[in-house]
Amino acid sequence: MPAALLSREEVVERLMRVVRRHGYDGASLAELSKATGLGKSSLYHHFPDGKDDMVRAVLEHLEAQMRSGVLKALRGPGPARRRVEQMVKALDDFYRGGREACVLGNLVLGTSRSRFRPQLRAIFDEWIDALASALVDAGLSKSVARTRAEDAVIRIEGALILAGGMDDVSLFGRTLKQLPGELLAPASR
Amino acid sequence: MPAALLSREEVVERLMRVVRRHGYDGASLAELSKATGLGKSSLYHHFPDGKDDMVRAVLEHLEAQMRSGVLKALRGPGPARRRVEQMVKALDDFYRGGREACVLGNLVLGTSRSRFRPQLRAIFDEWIDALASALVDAGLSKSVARTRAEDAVIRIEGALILAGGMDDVSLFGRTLKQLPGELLAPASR
DNA sequence: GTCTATAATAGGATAGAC
DNA sequence: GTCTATCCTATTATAGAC
Repeated sequence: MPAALLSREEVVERLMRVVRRHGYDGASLAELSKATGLGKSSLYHHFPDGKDDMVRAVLEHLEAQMRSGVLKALRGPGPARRRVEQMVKALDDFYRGGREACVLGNLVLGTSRSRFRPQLRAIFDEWIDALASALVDAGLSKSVARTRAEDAVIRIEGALILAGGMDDVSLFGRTLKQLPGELLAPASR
Repeated sequence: MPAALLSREEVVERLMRVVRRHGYDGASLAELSKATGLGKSSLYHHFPDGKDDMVRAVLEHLEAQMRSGVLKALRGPGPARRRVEQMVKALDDFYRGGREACVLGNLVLGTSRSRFRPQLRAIFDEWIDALASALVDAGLSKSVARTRAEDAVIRIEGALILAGGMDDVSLFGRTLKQLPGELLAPASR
């Protein structure tokens, strides 16, 4: 196989697919090699530190994808409700209706958490911040908005776990569907 | 090291600690051996099919623990609110306030889901059923109770993920604290 | 920038003594 | 029921040719 078959972006996208399905510990170089079409040595050429480098690239890629999907939706123009609904749509796409597992969840569990915690935290934080900002625009206080935004991420991550464990993607679909209403309900209690 | 240092239950408990920290793929025989104080051969004596057998035993152990903790609380006497609060207490103990990861979540992710899906599904189902029953006792319809019970498990799993990723156990504590009120709120919408 | 080949190590699993 | 020793394979990683 000759030079530069795939762009770096496409290579990283394929690495991500492996990581989200198998997790850090379950993703072997053999599979990463197969998924990218690159031999092990070629992978080490692009990612000298091996799997750790690859996963760091996956997380950068994920962050970029999030910015052009989920976060772009949240930061866009229009009423907050519409922006939240567009986030939901972006999430439904990214997780293929609950059929795909979460890259972040997979890296939080297993043995990999400590290796990537700064990036994991940054990505979660950026997501929560953007969502909270949209909720503030909808008239909620900063503290309520933050709490609800954290709660939304919690639900999404949890729904992916339960949908995977029960083999029932409707749990994810229902969770997404409920999100806008619950996030934007008038503050009370 | 001479005969029968630990009861089988204690051995399985220690295997569980490794699985919940490292996941299926990250739990090596070397660590399982170290954690139990048993040599690899001794582990194979007790668990002839290796790691798969060990994890099956872990799941049986988890189910038994759940029955004597979370589920016993839910099925106990007294008002539904009190039973839900006792479930919350049991969960806070089991997850050490959010410091410990979830065995189930770890087995849903990585490469292990397909191996243990029947047991995973059974455990989630038993938990959701017990919680839904308590909510029906509180006057909610069966369908609302079921949905809210699923939602509670989703939040708990998600809170453990986010607390792990953000290194902030307060996310778990807050989620637990909110649960009784949200589960038992009067049905509307 | 990719490959083949190879090393070095870790992982899963078994045999057989005690 | 546990151990030591061993085996085999998978896994990570590197060297060096093209």
